[in-house]
Amino acid sequence: MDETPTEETEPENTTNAPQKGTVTQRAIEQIKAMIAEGRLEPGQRLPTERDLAARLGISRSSMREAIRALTVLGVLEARHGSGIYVTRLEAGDLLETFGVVADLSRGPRLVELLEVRRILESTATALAAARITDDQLAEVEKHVTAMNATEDPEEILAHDLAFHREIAAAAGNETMAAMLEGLSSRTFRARVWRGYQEEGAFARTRREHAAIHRALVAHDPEAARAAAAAHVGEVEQWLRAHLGA
Amino acid sequence: MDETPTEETEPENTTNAPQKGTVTQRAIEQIKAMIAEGRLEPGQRLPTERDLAARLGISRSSMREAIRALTVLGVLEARHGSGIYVTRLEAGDLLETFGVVADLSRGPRLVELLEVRRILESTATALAAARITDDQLAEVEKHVTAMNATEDPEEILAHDLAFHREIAAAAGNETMAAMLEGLSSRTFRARVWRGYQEEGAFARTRREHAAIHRALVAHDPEAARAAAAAHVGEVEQWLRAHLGA
DNA sequence: CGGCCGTAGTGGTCGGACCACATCGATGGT
DNA sequence: ACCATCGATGTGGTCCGACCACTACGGCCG
Repeated sequence: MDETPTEETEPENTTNAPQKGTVTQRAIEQIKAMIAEGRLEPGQRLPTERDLAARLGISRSSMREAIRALTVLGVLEARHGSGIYVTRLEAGDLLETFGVVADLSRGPRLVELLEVRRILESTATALAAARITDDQLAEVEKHVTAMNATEDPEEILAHDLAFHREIAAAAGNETMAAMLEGLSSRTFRARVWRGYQEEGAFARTRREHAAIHRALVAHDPEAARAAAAAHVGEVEQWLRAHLGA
Repeated sequence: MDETPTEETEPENTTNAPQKGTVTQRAIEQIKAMIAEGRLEPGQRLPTERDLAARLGISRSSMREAIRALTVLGVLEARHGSGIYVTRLEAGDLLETFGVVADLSRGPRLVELLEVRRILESTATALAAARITDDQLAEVEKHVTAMNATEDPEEILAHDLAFHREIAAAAGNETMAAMLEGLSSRTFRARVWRGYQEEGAFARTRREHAAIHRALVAHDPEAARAAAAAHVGEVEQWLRAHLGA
Protein backbone atom coordinates (compact mmCIF):
# COMPACT_ATOMS: atom_id res chain seq x y z
CA MET A 1 0.00 0.00 0.00
CA ASP A 2 1.56 3.23 -1.10
CA GLU A 3 -0.39 5.32 1.30
CA THR A 4 1.08 8.33 2.98
CA PRO A 5 4.00 7.12 5.05
CA THR A 6 2.73 8.90 8.10
CA GLU A 7 0.07 6.73 9.70
CA GLU A 8 -1.40 7.74 12.96
CA THR A 9 -4.41 9.99 13.47
CA GLU A 10 -6.43 8.26 10.78
CA PRO A 11 -9.18 6.29 12.47
CA GLU A 12 -10.40 4.13 9.62
CA ASN A 13 -12.07 5.83 6.66
CA THR A 14 -15.58 4.61 6.14
CA THR A 15 -14.79 4.90 2.45
CA ASN A 16 -11.38 5.48 0.96
CA ALA A 17 -10.98 9.14 0.15
CA PRO A 18 -9.17 10.05 -3.06
CA GLN A 19 -7.43 13.40 -3.14
CA LYS A 20 -9.70 15.68 -5.11
CA GLY A 21 -11.24 18.98 -4.33
CA THR A 22 -11.72 20.34 -0.86
CA VAL A 23 -12.14 18.03 2.09
CA THR A 24 -15.62 19.39 2.59
CA GLN A 25 -16.60 18.56 -0.96
CA ARG A 26 -15.26 15.09 -0.43
CA ALA A 27 -17.29 14.71 2.74
CA ILE A 28 -20.42 15.80 0.89
CA GLU A 29 -19.83 13.21 -1.82
CA GLN A 30 -19.13 10.49 0.70
CA ILE A 31 -22.30 11.12 2.66
CA LYS A 32 -24.29 11.27 -0.56
CA ALA A 33 -22.70 8.01 -1.60
CA MET A 34 -23.58 6.41 1.71
CA ILE A 35 -27.19 7.30 1.12
CA ALA A 36 -27.18 6.28 -2.53
CA GLU A 37 -25.69 2.92 -1.63
CA GLY A 38 -28.32 2.35 0.97
CA ARG A 39 -25.96 2.44 3.91
CA LEU A 40 -28.05 5.28 5.25
CA GLU A 41 -31.80 4.83 5.12
CA PRO A 42 -34.34 7.67 4.93
CA GLY A 43 -35.21 8.90 8.40
CA GLN A 44 -32.19 7.25 9.91
CA ARG A 45 -30.04 9.11 12.37
CA LEU A 46 -26.40 9.78 11.53
CA PRO A 47 -23.48 9.67 13.91
CA THR A 48 -22.70 12.93 15.64
CA GLU A 49 -20.83 15.65 13.82
CA ARG A 50 -17.83 14.90 15.96
CA ASP A 51 -17.93 11.21 15.14
CA LEU A 52 -18.43 11.77 11.44
CA ALA A 53 -15.56 14.22 11.35
CA ALA A 54 -13.31 11.73 13.10
CA ARG A 55 -14.33 8.87 10.80
CA LEU A 56 -13.60 10.80 7.64
CA GLY A 57 -10.46 12.22 9.17
CA ILE A 58 -11.47 15.86 8.88
CA SER A 59 -12.20 18.63 11.34
CA ARG A 60 -15.60 19.24 12.76
CA SER A 61 -15.74 22.62 11.03
CA SER A 62 -15.34 21.06 7.60
CA MET A 63 -17.82 18.35 8.43
CA ARG A 64 -20.30 20.96 9.55
CA GLU A 65 -19.98 22.72 6.20
CA ALA A 66 -20.68 19.44 4.45
CA ILE A 67 -23.70 18.78 6.64
CA ARG A 68 -24.99 22.29 6.16
CA ALA A 69 -24.72 21.89 2.40
CA LEU A 70 -26.65 18.63 2.46
CA THR A 71 -29.17 20.20 4.79
CA VAL A 72 -29.83 23.00 2.32
CA LEU A 73 -30.18 20.42 -0.44
CA GLY A 74 -32.91 18.73 1.55
CA VAL A 75 -30.96 15.52 1.99
CA LEU A 76 -30.21 15.86 5.68
CA GLU A 77 -32.03 17.47 8.55
CA ALA A 78 -30.29 18.72 11.68
CA ARG A 79 -32.28 18.83 14.89
CA HIS A 80 -30.70 20.98 17.53
CA GLY A 81 -29.88 18.95 20.60
CA SER A 82 -31.05 15.71 19.06
CA GLY A 83 -28.93 14.74 16.08
CA ILE A 84 -28.66 14.68 12.32
CA TYR A 85 -31.15 12.68 10.30
CA VAL A 86 -31.61 11.66 6.70
CA THR A 87 -34.81 13.21 5.39
CA ARG A 88 -37.54 11.03 3.97
CA LEU A 89 -35.89 11.77 0.63
CA GLU A 90 -39.24 12.36 -0.97
CA ALA A 91 -39.79 14.67 -3.88
CA GLY A 92 -40.83 17.56 -1.70
CA ASP A 93 -37.70 17.34 0.42
CA LEU A 94 -35.24 17.19 -2.44
CA LEU A 95 -36.94 19.71 -4.69
CA GLU A 96 -37.37 22.39 -2.08
CA THR A 97 -34.29 24.14 -3.39
CA PHE A 98 -35.86 24.21 -6.82
CA GLY A 99 -37.55 27.42 -5.80
CA VAL A 100 -34.31 29.38 -5.64
CA VAL A 101 -33.92 28.93 -9.36
CA ALA A 102 -37.17 30.74 -9.87
CA ASP A 103 -36.29 33.35 -7.28
CA LEU A 104 -32.92 34.21 -8.79
CA SER A 105 -33.80 34.03 -12.45
CA ARG A 106 -34.40 37.20 -14.38
CA GLY A 107 -35.15 38.43 -17.83
CA PRO A 108 -35.33 35.85 -20.60
CA ARG A 109 -34.87 33.02 -18.14
CA LEU A 110 -38.20 33.85 -16.51
CA VAL A 111 -39.89 33.17 -19.83
CA GLU A 112 -38.07 29.86 -20.13
CA LEU A 113 -39.17 28.96 -16.64
CA LEU A 114 -42.74 29.81 -17.49
CA GLU A 115 -42.49 27.73 -20.65
CA VAL A 116 -41.40 24.74 -18.61
CA ARG A 117 -44.20 25.37 -16.21
CA ARG A 118 -46.70 25.56 -19.04
CA ILE A 119 -45.58 22.19 -20.31
CA LEU A 120 -45.67 20.52 -16.94
CA GLU A 121 -48.78 22.25 -15.70
CA SER A 122 -50.80 21.43 -18.79
CA THR A 123 -49.84 17.78 -18.59
CA ALA A 124 -50.46 17.67 -14.86
CA THR A 125 -53.88 19.19 -15.34
CA ALA A 126 -54.69 16.68 -18.05
CA LEU A 127 -53.67 13.84 -15.80
CA ALA A 128 -55.70 15.34 -12.99
CA ALA A 129 -58.78 15.49 -15.19
CA ALA A 130 -58.62 11.73 -15.61
CA ARG A 131 -57.85 10.85 -12.02
CA ILE A 132 -59.28 13.51 -9.77
CA THR A 133 -61.69 12.37 -7.08
CA ASP A 134 -64.85 14.11 -6.00
CA ASP A 135 -63.27 15.20 -2.75
CA GLN A 136 -60.34 16.75 -4.53
CA LEU A 137 -62.71 18.33 -7.00
CA ALA A 138 -64.60 19.91 -4.14
CA GLU A 139 -61.36 21.29 -2.76
CA VAL A 140 -60.49 22.80 -6.12
CA GLU A 141 -63.91 24.37 -6.42
CA LYS A 142 -63.52 25.84 -2.96
CA HIS A 143 -60.52 27.83 -4.10
CA VAL A 144 -62.29 28.93 -7.26
CA THR A 145 -65.24 30.36 -5.38
CA ALA A 146 -63.05 31.81 -2.64
CA MET A 147 -61.00 33.57 -5.27
CA ASN A 148 -64.12 34.96 -6.85
CA ALA A 149 -65.28 36.30 -3.54
CA THR A 150 -62.39 38.59 -2.71
CA GLU A 151 -60.47 41.48 -4.19
CA ASP A 152 -57.49 41.32 -1.88
CA PRO A 153 -54.44 40.58 -4.06
CA GLU A 154 -52.78 38.65 -1.27
CA GLU A 155 -55.76 36.41 -0.81
CA ILE A 156 -56.22 35.96 -4.53
CA LEU A 157 -52.61 34.95 -4.93
CA ALA A 158 -52.96 32.46 -2.09
CA HIS A 159 -56.03 30.83 -3.62
CA ASP A 160 -54.37 30.84 -7.02
CA LEU A 161 -51.44 28.92 -5.62
CA ALA A 162 -53.68 26.52 -3.71
CA PHE A 163 -55.82 25.94 -6.78
CA HIS A 164 -52.87 24.80 -8.85
CA ARG A 165 -51.34 22.91 -5.97
CA GLU A 166 -54.49 20.90 -5.51
CA ILE A 167 -54.59 20.01 -9.18
CA ALA A 168 -50.92 19.05 -9.24
CA ALA A 169 -51.54 16.78 -6.28
CA ALA A 170 -54.46 15.16 -8.07
CA ALA A 171 -52.23 14.35 -11.02
CA GLY A 172 -50.68 11.60 -8.94
CA ASN A 173 -47.05 12.40 -9.56
CA GLU A 174 -45.42 13.82 -6.44
CA THR A 175 -42.22 14.67 -8.24
CA MET A 176 -44.06 16.72 -10.82
CA ALA A 177 -46.08 18.40 -8.12
CA ALA A 178 -42.94 19.33 -6.21
CA MET A 179 -41.38 20.81 -9.31
CA LEU A 180 -44.48 22.83 -10.07
CA GLU A 181 -44.44 24.02 -6.49
CA GLY A 182 -40.95 25.37 -7.01
CA LEU A 183 -41.92 26.90 -10.32
CA SER A 184 -44.75 28.73 -8.59
CA SER A 185 -42.84 29.80 -5.51
CA ARG A 186 -44.42 32.67 -3.73
CA THR A 187 -41.75 35.24 -4.46
CA PHE A 188 -41.63 34.20 -8.10
CA ARG A 189 -45.35 34.51 -8.50
CA ALA A 190 -45.43 37.77 -6.63
CA ARG A 191 -42.77 39.29 -8.83
CA VAL A 192 -44.63 38.55 -12.02
CA TRP A 193 -48.00 39.53 -10.68
CA ARG A 194 -46.76 42.87 -9.51
CA GLY A 195 -47.20 44.45 -12.88
CA TYR A 196 -49.50 41.90 -14.39
CA GLN A 197 -52.45 42.51 -12.14
CA GLU A 198 -52.95 45.99 -13.49
CA GLU A 199 -54.53 44.82 -16.69
CA GLY A 200 -57.66 43.13 -15.56
CA ALA A 201 -55.67 40.04 -14.81
CA PHE A 202 -57.91 39.11 -11.92
CA ALA A 203 -60.95 38.78 -14.10
CA ARG A 204 -59.05 36.85 -16.72
CA THR A 205 -57.54 34.54 -14.13
CA ARG A 206 -60.98 33.84 -12.68
CA ARG A 207 -62.31 33.03 -16.11
CA GLU A 208 -59.42 30.71 -16.91
CA HIS A 209 -59.62 28.97 -13.57
CA ALA A 210 -63.29 28.42 -14.17
CA ALA A 211 -62.52 26.86 -17.55
CA ILE A 212 -59.95 24.54 -16.01
CA HIS A 213 -62.38 23.61 -13.30
CA ARG A 214 -65.07 22.80 -15.83
CA ALA A 215 -62.69 20.52 -17.71
CA LEU A 216 -61.83 18.74 -14.48
CA VAL A 217 -65.47 18.25 -13.59
CA ALA A 218 -66.08 16.82 -17.04
CA HIS A 219 -63.01 14.59 -16.61
CA ASP A 220 -61.90 15.78 -20.01
CA PRO A 221 -58.08 15.57 -20.19
CA GLU A 222 -57.67 17.30 -23.51
CA ALA A 223 -59.85 20.22 -22.54
CA ALA A 224 -57.99 20.45 -19.25
CA ARG A 225 -54.64 20.41 -21.01
CA ALA A 226 -55.69 23.15 -23.37
CA ALA A 227 -57.17 25.30 -20.64
CA ALA A 228 -54.12 24.99 -18.43
CA ALA A 229 -51.72 25.67 -21.29
CA ALA A 230 -53.70 28.75 -22.24
CA HIS A 231 -53.75 29.90 -18.64
CA VAL A 232 -50.00 29.74 -18.15
CA GLY A 233 -49.37 30.82 -21.73
CA GLU A 234 -51.28 33.98 -21.04
CA VAL A 235 -48.82 35.04 -18.39
CA GLU A 236 -45.96 33.80 -20.51
CA GLN A 237 -46.93 35.97 -23.42
CA TRP A 238 -47.44 38.98 -21.25
CA LEU A 239 -44.01 38.52 -19.73
CA ARG A 240 -42.45 37.94 -23.10
CA ALA A 241 -43.89 41.19 -24.37
CA HIS A 242 -42.81 43.18 -21.32
CA LEU A 243 -39.24 42.00 -21.71
CA GLY A 244 -38.63 42.06 -25.42
CA ALA A 245 -39.75 45.68 -25.41
CA MET B 1 -36.74 51.77 17.61
CA ASP B 2 -37.32 48.90 19.93
CA GLU B 3 -34.10 47.11 19.18
CA THR B 4 -32.28 45.07 21.74
CA PRO B 5 -31.11 47.41 24.48
CA THR B 6 -27.59 46.06 24.31
CA GLU B 7 -25.74 47.84 21.54
CA GLU B 8 -22.09 47.27 21.02
CA THR B 9 -20.44 44.67 18.83
CA GLU B 10 -22.84 45.21 15.97
CA PRO B 11 -20.99 46.84 13.09
CA GLU B 12 -23.91 47.96 10.93
CA ASN B 13 -26.06 45.27 9.39
CA THR B 14 -26.23 45.51 5.64
CA THR B 15 -29.83 44.45 6.06
CA ASN B 16 -31.70 44.28 9.33
CA ALA B 17 -31.74 40.73 10.58
CA PRO B 18 -34.87 39.45 12.27
CA GLN B 19 -34.42 36.71 14.82
CA LYS B 20 -35.43 33.53 13.10
CA GLY B 21 -33.63 30.27 12.55
CA THR B 22 -29.91 29.86 12.79
CA VAL B 23 -27.56 32.70 12.03
CA THR B 24 -26.21 30.72 9.10
CA GLN B 25 -29.67 30.32 7.63
CA ARG B 26 -30.16 34.03 8.05
CA ALA B 27 -26.90 34.73 6.27
CA ILE B 28 -27.94 32.49 3.39
CA GLU B 29 -31.22 34.32 3.03
CA GLN B 30 -29.56 37.70 3.19
CA ILE B 31 -27.03 36.90 0.50
CA LYS B 32 -29.78 35.43 -1.65
CA ALA B 33 -31.80 38.58 -1.08
CA MET B 34 -28.84 40.74 -2.06
CA ILE B 35 -28.65 38.90 -5.36
CA ALA B 36 -32.39 38.88 -5.93
CA GLU B 37 -32.55 42.62 -5.29
CA GLY B 38 -29.77 43.22 -7.76
CA ARG B 39 -27.29 44.48 -5.20
CA LEU B 40 -25.02 41.68 -6.35
CA GLU B 41 -24.67 41.15 -10.07
CA PRO B 42 -23.81 37.86 -11.76
CA GLY B 43 -20.08 37.42 -11.96
CA GLN B 44 -19.47 40.07 -9.37
CA ARG B 45 -17.00 39.51 -6.61
CA LEU B 46 -18.21 39.52 -3.02
CA PRO B 47 -16.40 40.97 -0.03
CA THR B 48 -14.10 38.57 1.76
CA GLU B 49 -15.50 35.98 4.11
CA ARG B 50 -14.08 37.95 7.00
CA ASP B 51 -15.72 41.15 5.82
CA LEU B 52 -19.07 39.54 5.15
CA ALA B 53 -19.05 37.91 8.55
CA ALA B 54 -18.31 41.23 10.21
CA ARG B 55 -21.02 43.05 8.23
CA LEU B 56 -23.73 40.59 9.16
CA GLY B 57 -22.41 40.39 12.70
CA ILE B 58 -21.67 36.69 12.69
CA SER B 59 -18.55 34.59 12.96
CA ARG B 60 -16.48 33.59 9.98
CA SER B 61 -17.35 29.94 10.59
CA SER B 62 -21.06 30.56 10.26
CA MET B 63 -20.51 32.73 7.24
CA ARG B 64 -18.43 30.01 5.65
CA GLU B 65 -21.27 27.54 6.13
CA ALA B 66 -23.62 29.96 4.42
CA ILE B 67 -21.21 30.46 1.56
CA ARG B 68 -20.64 26.74 1.22
CA ALA B 69 -24.38 26.17 1.02
CA LEU B 70 -24.80 28.77 -1.69
CA THR B 71 -21.79 27.34 -3.48
CA VAL B 72 -23.41 23.92 -3.59
CA LEU B 73 -26.61 25.50 -4.84
CA GLY B 74 -24.68 26.97 -7.75
CA VAL B 75 -25.30 30.53 -6.69
CA LEU B 76 -21.80 31.38 -5.54
CA GLU B 77 -18.39 30.21 -6.61
CA ALA B 78 -15.37 30.30 -4.31
CA ARG B 79 -11.95 30.56 -5.91
CA HIS B 80 -9.17 29.65 -3.55
CA GLY B 81 -6.82 32.54 -3.07
CA SER B 82 -8.89 34.87 -5.18
CA GLY B 83 -12.29 35.50 -3.68
CA ILE B 84 -15.96 34.62 -3.79
CA TYR B 85 -17.97 35.37 -6.89
CA VAL B 86 -21.59 35.25 -7.93
CA THR B 87 -22.00 32.70 -10.71
CA ARG B 88 -23.45 33.73 -14.04
CA LEU B 89 -26.74 32.53 -12.53
CA GLU B 90 -27.63 30.76 -15.73
CA ALA B 91 -29.81 27.70 -15.90
CA GLY B 92 -26.88 25.32 -15.94
CA ASP B 93 -25.36 26.82 -12.81
CA LEU B 94 -28.50 26.78 -10.71
CA LEU B 95 -29.84 23.43 -11.89
CA GLU B 96 -26.64 21.52 -11.36
CA THR B 97 -27.96 20.26 -8.05
CA PHE B 98 -30.99 18.93 -9.84
CA GLY B 99 -29.02 15.79 -10.53
CA VAL B 100 -28.89 14.76 -6.88
CA VAL B 101 -32.63 14.30 -6.94
CA ALA B 102 -32.19 11.69 -9.64
CA ASP B 103 -29.24 10.16 -7.88
CA LEU B 104 -30.99 9.74 -4.54
CA SER B 105 -34.43 8.74 -5.74
CA ARG B 106 -35.45 5.13 -5.65
CA GLY B 107 -38.37 2.88 -6.33
CA PRO B 108 -41.59 4.50 -7.44
CA ARG B 109 -39.96 7.91 -7.54
CA LEU B 110 -37.72 6.80 -10.36
CA VAL B 111 -40.80 6.17 -12.46
CA GLU B 112 -42.13 9.61 -11.61
CA LEU B 113 -38.82 11.11 -12.60
CA LEU B 114 -38.92 9.27 -15.89
CA GLU B 115 -42.47 10.44 -16.47
CA VAL B 116 -41.37 14.03 -16.02
CA ARG B 117 -38.50 13.41 -18.36
CA ARG B 118 -40.80 11.91 -20.94
CA ILE B 119 -42.98 15.00 -20.86
CA LEU B 120 -40.10 17.42 -21.10
CA GLU B 121 -38.06 15.40 -23.53
CA SER B 122 -40.90 14.90 -25.95
CA THR B 123 -41.71 18.58 -25.98
CA ALA B 124 -38.05 19.52 -26.28
CA THR B 125 -37.66 17.16 -29.21
CA ALA B 126 -40.72 18.62 -30.87
CA LEU B 127 -39.36 22.12 -30.45
CA ALA B 128 -36.02 20.98 -31.77
CA ALA B 129 -37.63 19.54 -34.88
CA ALA B 130 -38.92 22.97 -35.75
CA ARG B 131 -35.80 24.94 -34.93
CA ILE B 132 -32.82 22.70 -35.40
CA THR B 133 -30.13 23.92 -37.78
CA ASP B 134 -28.23 21.83 -40.29
CA ASP B 135 -25.09 22.02 -38.20
CA GLN B 136 -26.87 20.77 -35.12
CA LEU B 137 -28.53 18.11 -37.21
CA ALA B 138 -25.14 16.91 -38.37
CA GLU B 139 -23.97 16.75 -34.78
CA VAL B 140 -26.97 14.66 -33.80
CA GLU B 141 -26.40 12.31 -36.71
CA LYS B 142 -22.79 11.93 -35.66
CA HIS B 143 -23.86 10.48 -32.33
CA VAL B 144 -26.39 8.21 -34.00
CA THR B 145 -23.82 6.67 -36.31
CA ALA B 146 -21.17 6.53 -33.59
CA MET B 147 -23.59 4.69 -31.38
CA ASN B 148 -24.33 2.23 -34.14
CA ALA B 149 -20.65 1.56 -34.63
CA THR B 150 -19.78 0.31 -31.17
CA GLU B 151 -20.82 -2.33 -28.69
CA ASP B 152 -19.07 -0.89 -25.68
CA PRO B 153 -21.80 -0.05 -23.13
CA GLU B 154 -19.80 2.87 -21.79
CA GLU B 155 -19.44 4.40 -25.21
CA ILE B 156 -23.04 3.73 -26.09
CA LEU B 157 -24.19 5.44 -22.93
CA ALA B 158 -21.98 8.42 -23.68
CA HIS B 159 -23.39 8.83 -27.19
CA ASP B 160 -26.89 8.31 -25.89
CA LEU B 161 -26.43 11.17 -23.46
CA ALA B 162 -24.80 13.39 -26.08
CA PHE B 163 -27.59 12.63 -28.54
CA HIS B 164 -30.27 13.85 -26.20
CA ARG B 165 -28.18 16.73 -24.97
CA GLU B 166 -27.72 18.01 -28.50
CA ILE B 167 -31.44 17.84 -29.14
CA ALA B 168 -32.26 19.58 -25.88
CA ALA B 169 -29.86 22.35 -26.81
CA ALA B 170 -31.52 22.70 -30.20
CA ALA B 171 -34.87 23.21 -28.53
CA GLY B 172 -33.76 26.70 -27.60
CA ASN B 173 -34.71 26.63 -23.93
CA GLU B 174 -31.62 26.51 -21.75
CA THR B 175 -33.63 25.98 -18.60
CA MET B 176 -35.36 22.96 -20.03
CA ALA B 177 -32.07 21.62 -21.33
CA ALA B 178 -30.48 21.99 -17.89
CA MET B 179 -33.36 20.16 -16.26
CA LEU B 180 -33.15 17.33 -18.76
CA GLU B 181 -29.45 17.19 -18.12
CA GLY B 182 -30.16 16.60 -14.44
CA LEU B 183 -32.83 14.06 -15.25
CA SER B 184 -30.31 12.15 -17.32
CA SER B 185 -27.40 12.40 -14.94
CA ARG B 186 -24.78 9.82 -15.56
CA THR B 187 -25.28 7.84 -12.37
CA PHE B 188 -29.03 7.90 -12.83
CA ARG B 189 -28.82 6.65 -16.36
CA ALA B 190 -26.27 4.03 -15.44
CA ARG B 191 -28.41 2.65 -12.66
CA VAL B 192 -31.39 2.09 -14.90
CA TRP B 193 -29.38 0.73 -17.79
CA ARG B 194 -27.68 -1.81 -15.61
CA GLY B 195 -30.48 -4.30 -15.92
CA TYR B 196 -32.19 -2.80 -18.90
CA GLN B 197 -29.46 -3.49 -21.41
CA GLU B 198 -29.90 -7.22 -21.06
CA GLU B 199 -32.99 -7.32 -23.19
CA GLY B 200 -31.80 -6.16 -26.56
CA ALA B 201 -32.08 -2.62 -25.36
CA PHE B 202 -29.19 -1.52 -27.52
CA ALA B 203 -30.90 -2.50 -30.72
CA ARG B 204 -34.14 -0.92 -29.63
CA THR B 205 -32.40 2.26 -28.57
CA ARG B 206 -30.67 2.50 -31.93
CA ARG B 207 -33.96 2.05 -33.73
CA GLU B 208 -35.67 4.70 -31.61
CA HIS B 209 -32.84 7.14 -31.98
CA ALA B 210 -33.01 6.65 -35.71
CA ALA B 211 -36.73 7.40 -35.66
CA ILE B 212 -36.17 10.57 -33.67
CA HIS B 213 -33.41 11.59 -36.03
CA ARG B 214 -35.65 11.06 -39.04
CA ALA B 215 -38.33 13.26 -37.52
CA LEU B 216 -35.77 15.96 -36.87
CA VAL B 217 -34.48 15.82 -40.42
CA ALA B 218 -38.04 16.12 -41.70
CA HIS B 219 -38.60 19.04 -39.29
CA ASP B 220 -41.76 17.29 -38.20
CA PRO B 221 -42.54 18.34 -34.62
CA GLU B 222 -45.39 15.95 -34.04
CA ALA B 223 -43.47 12.95 -35.29
CA ALA B 224 -40.52 14.01 -33.16
CA ARG B 225 -42.70 14.38 -30.09
CA ALA B 226 -44.19 10.95 -30.59
CA ALA B 227 -40.86 9.29 -31.22
CA ALA B 228 -39.25 10.88 -28.18
CA ALA B 229 -42.21 10.06 -25.95
CA ALA B 230 -42.12 6.46 -27.11
CA HIS B 231 -38.39 6.31 -26.55
CA VAL B 232 -38.51 7.46 -22.96
CA GLY B 233 -41.78 5.68 -22.37
CA GLU B 234 -40.12 2.44 -23.32
CA VAL B 235 -37.69 2.70 -20.44
CA GLU B 236 -40.42 4.00 -18.19
CA GLN B 237 -42.60 0.98 -18.82
CA TRP B 238 -39.75 -1.40 -18.33
CA LEU B 239 -38.90 0.22 -15.02
CA ARG B 240 -42.52 0.28 -13.95
CA ALA B 241 -42.79 -3.44 -14.61
CA HIS B 242 -39.59 -4.26 -12.78
CA LEU B 243 -40.77 -2.43 -9.68
CA GLY B 244 -44.44 -3.21 -9.43
CA ALA B 245 -43.54 -6.89 -9.64
C1' DC C 1 11.80 45.38 -21.65
C1' DG C 2 10.47 40.93 -19.92
C1' DG C 3 10.48 37.23 -16.92
C1' DC C 4 11.23 35.91 -12.13
C1' DC C 5 10.12 36.01 -7.36
C1' DG C 6 8.49 37.79 -3.02
C1' DT C 7 4.68 39.42 -0.56
C1' DA C 8 0.12 40.55 0.78
C1' DG C 9 -4.40 38.93 0.72
C1' DT C 10 -7.74 35.34 -0.05
C1' DG C 11 -10.20 31.01 0.76
C1' DG C 12 -9.39 26.25 3.18
C1' DT C 13 -8.52 23.71 7.35
C1' DC C 14 -7.96 22.90 11.98
C1' DG C 15 -8.71 22.64 17.14
C1' DG C 16 -10.88 24.07 21.07
C1' DA C 17 -14.15 26.48 23.84
C1' DC C 18 -18.66 27.69 25.11
C1' DC C 19 -23.80 28.10 24.46
C1' DA C 20 -28.70 26.45 23.51
C1' DC C 21 -31.51 22.81 23.27
C1' DA C 22 -33.44 17.91 23.56
C1' DT C 23 -33.61 13.78 25.96
C1' DC C 24 -33.99 10.73 29.54
C1' DG C 25 -33.34 9.13 33.93
C1' DA C 26 -33.33 10.06 38.94
C1' DT C 27 -35.71 12.24 42.43
C1' DG C 28 -39.24 13.69 45.20
C1' DG C 29 -43.95 14.47 46.17
C1' DT C 30 -48.66 12.79 45.98
C1' DA D 1 -47.34 2.93 42.94
C1' DC D 2 -47.64 6.82 40.02
C1' DC D 3 -46.57 11.18 38.02
C1' DA D 4 -44.46 15.66 37.73
C1' DT D 5 -40.19 18.01 38.28
C1' DC D 6 -35.47 18.72 37.78
C1' DG D 7 -30.97 17.74 36.84
C1' DA D 8 -27.16 15.51 34.09
C1' DT D 9 -25.66 14.26 29.69
C1' DG D 10 -25.10 14.58 24.94
C1' DT D 11 -26.24 16.91 20.78
C1' DG D 12 -26.10 20.62 17.26
C1' DG D 13 -25.05 25.94 16.99
C1' DT D 14 -21.77 29.56 17.45
C1' DC D 15 -17.60 31.75 18.10
C1' DC D 16 -12.55 32.50 18.18
C1' DG D 17 -7.83 32.33 16.72
C1' DA D 18 -4.30 30.17 14.38
C1' DC D 19 -2.16 28.27 10.45
C1' DC D 20 -1.92 26.40 5.59
C1' DA D 21 -2.51 26.70 0.36
C1' DC D 22 -3.18 29.30 -3.27
C1' DT D 23 -3.67 33.55 -6.21
C1' DA D 24 -2.63 37.87 -7.72
C1' DC D 25 0.11 41.71 -8.13
C1' DG D 26 4.04 44.51 -8.23
C1' DG D 27 8.79 45.36 -7.70
C1' DC D 28 13.21 43.55 -8.67
C1' DC D 29 16.81 41.72 -11.42
C1' DG D 30 18.80 40.14 -15.65
